[in-house]
Amino acid sequence: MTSENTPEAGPARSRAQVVIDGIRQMITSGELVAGSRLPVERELGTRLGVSRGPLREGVRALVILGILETRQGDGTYVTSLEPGRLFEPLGMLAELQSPENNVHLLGVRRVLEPEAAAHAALRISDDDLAEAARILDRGESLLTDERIDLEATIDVDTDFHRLIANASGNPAFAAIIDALVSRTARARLWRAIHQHDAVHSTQQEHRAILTALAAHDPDRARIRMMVHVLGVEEYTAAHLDESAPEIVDGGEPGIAGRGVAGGLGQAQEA
Amino acid sequence: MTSENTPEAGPARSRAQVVIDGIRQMITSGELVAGSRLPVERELGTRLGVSRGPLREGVRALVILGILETRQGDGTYVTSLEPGRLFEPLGMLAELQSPENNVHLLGVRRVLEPEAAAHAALRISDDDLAEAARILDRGESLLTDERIDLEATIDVDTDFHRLIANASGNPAFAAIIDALVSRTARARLWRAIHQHDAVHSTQQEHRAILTALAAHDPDRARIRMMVHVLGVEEYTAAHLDESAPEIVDGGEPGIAGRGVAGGLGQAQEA
DNA sequence: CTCCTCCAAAGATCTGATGAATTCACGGGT
DNA sequence: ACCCGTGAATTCATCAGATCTTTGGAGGAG
Repeated sequence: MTSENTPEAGPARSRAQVVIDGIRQMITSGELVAGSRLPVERELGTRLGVSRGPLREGVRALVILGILETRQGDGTYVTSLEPGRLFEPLGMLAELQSPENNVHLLGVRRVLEPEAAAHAALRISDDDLAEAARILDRGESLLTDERIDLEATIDVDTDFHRLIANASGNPAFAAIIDALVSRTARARLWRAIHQHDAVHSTQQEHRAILTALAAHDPDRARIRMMVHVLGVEEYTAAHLDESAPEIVDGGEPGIAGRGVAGGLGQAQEA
Repeated sequence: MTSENTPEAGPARSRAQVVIDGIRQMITSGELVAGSRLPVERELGTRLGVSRGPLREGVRALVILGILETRQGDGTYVTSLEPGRLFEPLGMLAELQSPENNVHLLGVRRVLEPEAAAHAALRISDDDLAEAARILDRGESLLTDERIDLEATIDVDTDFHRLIANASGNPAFAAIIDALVSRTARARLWRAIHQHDAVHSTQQEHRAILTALAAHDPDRARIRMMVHVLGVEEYTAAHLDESAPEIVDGGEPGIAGRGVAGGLGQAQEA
């Protein structure tokens, strides 16, 4: 059904869309592989039957999507097509989501991040563990200040989560989590503003996650991460209620968690 | 007013990128909301300091991303910005993934789909249950034929998974799963080709999932879906080894450093 | 009041020209 | 023989003007 092949479909598709479909087909057909160089603008436009204007529009769109890469004075090339590259625009898309959908994005995080942590526990390197420890040390040094640097705190949190996502060994995991983490950066910022203690408890949750990772214990890492993300999710949902009275849905909290008992200690939120 | 305020950054950002950032900022700042109409091309170009060429390139890119929508003779508008709309290009991105990354995408499915099934079990409507049953009936009618219609079988599978994803009530879940399902359509096609029995077993797994959904039992739905996706994953991984022995890529298999702003030495794996 | 026709507005496309950045070869110097 | 600076050629980036197509609404005919 997704295969829309109407040879004589005329004005329905814009010329730029023709360009996008054409280049995409060149890639899927194997004519263009990762790193291949595309024909010059003039020639490519002639081949696809479009002028340089729409051609450039289509190429530009593919550049934004991370599929193509143009280098002035050199040419246009196909990117590595790696997940980390292709899912990059997903961050911008998540950024534009309306606040009501934030709970939905957090729902995805709540599922993906614990699994990423479990994977990371099995395969994380000593270097990454040391790096994670450094990140958390940086975060704790911020707590000593009387006036907490929110920007730096968010950076610490983002770096920590990204490190774990990358250590999971699944680029798709890492890319999606990466996009969602940057989206919720603002939510966590509010959390820090409204509730200073949250900074400390978050730091403790991070420490617990790191401990589980260092022990290479996937179950513990999963649970720790689960509790951590759940805390963020609940906080966001709660504060969304008071800032936006017209809540659409409010996710059902009735889902039990993956066969593991949730009653682990350290859940000190609210 | 002038968004061009990086005197020393210079040509790092193309004019089209300026347009994209400018429009995105208009949306995040609240100047443009869902359904808003953008200024006309000339005016918008003047405001952003770019000509109509790059302006159209940037607008086109945002159209592809599902953020804007242009109607000839009318104007350019901001879309609804719903997750289902914004994550639409994700399908095309997943489609371009190299086969080696297929296992990674399936890893995401293995995590997301069981959770989506659990959610769906709690909130699926009777109409959707009936629709799901109709889909599976359609699939079983295909099995009676001596010559199995692979195309129709794939459609059945796709429709079934999409229905469950949508019934989960989480648009983000549905959008991501939707993209991944369409990607793996080909893998399932091969499965059907190489192993005819897989069609029957898949159908049986689908039935088991539907039964759990009808019982509104999230745990059973989760487990049934988990087994189902795991089967696809294992099959794909096994056949990937024998169909593509040589890895295309020449670069490091590790995750390359992503463009994180803070230059705090990320994990460098050699 | 309804329907049809016509026109202005706005995006879509084409064409030509100019600027900017990169690459590569050439030639001179060491 | 090797290294390095310089310039032309190539290619993308941008700008500007003109024309076509589609849309939506105004205004008149029935």
